[in-house]
Amino acid sequence: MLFHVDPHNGIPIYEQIARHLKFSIADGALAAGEHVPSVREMAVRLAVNPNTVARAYRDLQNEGVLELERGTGLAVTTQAPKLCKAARGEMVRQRLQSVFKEALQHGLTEDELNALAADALRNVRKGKKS
Amino acid sequence: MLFHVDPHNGIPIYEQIARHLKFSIADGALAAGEHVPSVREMAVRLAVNPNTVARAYRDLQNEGVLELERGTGLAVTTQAPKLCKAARGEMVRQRLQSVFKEALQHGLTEDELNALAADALRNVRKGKKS
Amino acid sequence: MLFHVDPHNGIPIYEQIARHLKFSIADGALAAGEHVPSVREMAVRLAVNPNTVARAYRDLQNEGVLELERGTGLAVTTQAPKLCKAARGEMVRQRLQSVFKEALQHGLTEDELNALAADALRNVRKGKKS
Amino acid sequence: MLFHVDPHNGIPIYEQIARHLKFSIADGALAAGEHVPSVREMAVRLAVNPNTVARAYRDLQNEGVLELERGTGLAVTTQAPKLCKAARGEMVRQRLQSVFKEALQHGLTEDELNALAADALRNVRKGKKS
DNA sequence: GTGGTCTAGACCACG
DNA sequence: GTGGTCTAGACCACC
Repeated sequence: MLFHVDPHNGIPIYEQIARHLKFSIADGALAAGEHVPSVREMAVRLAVNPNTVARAYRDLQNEGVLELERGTGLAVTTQAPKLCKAARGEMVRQRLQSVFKEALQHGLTEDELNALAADALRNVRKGKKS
Repeated sequence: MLFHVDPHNGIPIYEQIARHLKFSIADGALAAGEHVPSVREMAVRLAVNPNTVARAYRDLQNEGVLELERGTGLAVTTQAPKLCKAARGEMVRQRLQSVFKEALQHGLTEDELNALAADALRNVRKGKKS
Repeated sequence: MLFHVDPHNGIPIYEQIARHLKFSIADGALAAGEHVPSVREMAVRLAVNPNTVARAYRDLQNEGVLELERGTGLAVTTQAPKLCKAARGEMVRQRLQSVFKEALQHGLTEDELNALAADALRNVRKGKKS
Repeated sequence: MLFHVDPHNGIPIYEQIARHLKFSIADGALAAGEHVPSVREMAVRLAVNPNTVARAYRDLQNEGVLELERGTGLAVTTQAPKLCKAARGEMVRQRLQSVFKEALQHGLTEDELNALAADALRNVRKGKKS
């Protein structure tokens, strides 16, 4: 459950939090019925404002991933694992499609694209800045 | 030179325009010395606010891709083709790295990532929504 | 005395409990002098936090519906039946007024409202979800 | 488009705003394609904090009722009228069902319920407090 | 000008 | 203790 938010990568912090939780649920690190850390605790962990965490949690409630148990906290819903597994692939595929679409529409060949992807992957493995 | 902006893909419209022009220059569709369409004409073509086009052109001037020819309009600089060819790969690689980074940091394997990429590529070829 | 609380209908659980007891006293199911179940027992029955039951009982004491008999538990007061009969209509009327007010203030006609009420009543008779 | 929020009626202000807009769209007072008042203007009109209005507008975006036109404001979507007409009846019916259910489950007869409803309606017409 | 994000902090409802 | 609501105000992105 440990991770960090990057305030400078363009994706809003609350969305980074929501995406991270969805990934965690998708791979079983967070099971149905479990509680997520309290708003206040998560805010301390990530060194962000509690309202920012609350926004992420609220969005996840709207998506049916989390459920309020009044007075005790927020729990992962029973349907969440299914939802998140579906969402995980979708989130990544969607971003990839957007990049591929731009590249191909602007005349790059698939070979060039593959080469770039290989480069990018190598850079990520080496820990380069995104 | 025909293309459309997608107001819903997260990338600011002015940046989509600038990126498109750089791609066009990189593959020679727009040669050094040629003029780009006027702000007004481009705005009409893309059904976009003229200020948005102006913003894209201004950014391109700052990058040395376009230069003002007083009275006649904006022209592609002589150095632009070289700049844009270099930028083209970089623009795509950067977006790819960002996606890969998120995916790998959240526990997807490279195999899963490859599968998703293949999916995404297939979807783009078939013309699916990005 | 059997009933269930609905954690998702907007009314706080402690208030659902208090309302239920008042209804029970109003129609004689619970007579003056009788004891209500202990906080613990009621909490088990309803699968609810004991503090929540305690809160309901406390509110009812403040309203003069229950009184503490030291050592033996909480009993229905002699005045409770009268109080609760009066309150019963009031509780329902108040909620109805709130709904009607919103509807009429937002342009629904009384005819439309009547139709919706008839619909709602039919649904309740058929046991639909509230 | 004029209305007032009541900070003391239990319904959150942002929800009162959202509900009001849905009612307005449902009865055609606000047509598809029209812009809603800006966050700041609405905040002044209702004498509430801009963030509160923004929250209502954001919820309506999530429901597909409003749509962001970047830089120019928020517009009513084309599907909104249909959505809101459906929602209008649903919002009222749902509240009514909840009241009826409670009343009937606790032993009130339909005749008593009808009498209470008539009373409530009379009170609302006379402008009594809800 | 528009909305969006984030921070900060008060207050309340609930258990 | 939990989350929710609301206010206040700074800063940014976009048009």
